[in-house]
Amino acid sequence: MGKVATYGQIADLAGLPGRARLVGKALGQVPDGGWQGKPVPWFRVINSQGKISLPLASDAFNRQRTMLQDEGIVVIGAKIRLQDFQWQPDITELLFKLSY
DNA sequence: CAGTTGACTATCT
DNA sequence: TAGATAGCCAACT
Repeated sequence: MGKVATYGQIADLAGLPGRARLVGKALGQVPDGGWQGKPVPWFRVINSQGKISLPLASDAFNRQRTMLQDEGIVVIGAKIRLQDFQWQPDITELLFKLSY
């Protein structure tokens, strides 16, 4: 089952507290192919209300909703139940990352 | 230099 | 649940 994260959550983990808007701007800049050869799963990021932060009618919106559903995430309209699908790293997972 | 503008959020009504 | 409001901050006008 896929999981999603909010802009604020990503900003915090990236050491940029309070800069959720920057995360959104950054993701918006990423070309289709990814960044420097690496794919970027920008579609797994949504806003704190659990909704896709794109115009309902846009191609980008439909693209994101499709990608999320492909990963098993239930999207109703633009909304996702964060209670069920928000990524919540546990203490063990975070501690292991310190060894890099 | 002053305003505007966002793939944002938290807090009130 | 939905709208208004006020912070946020880098990039543009």
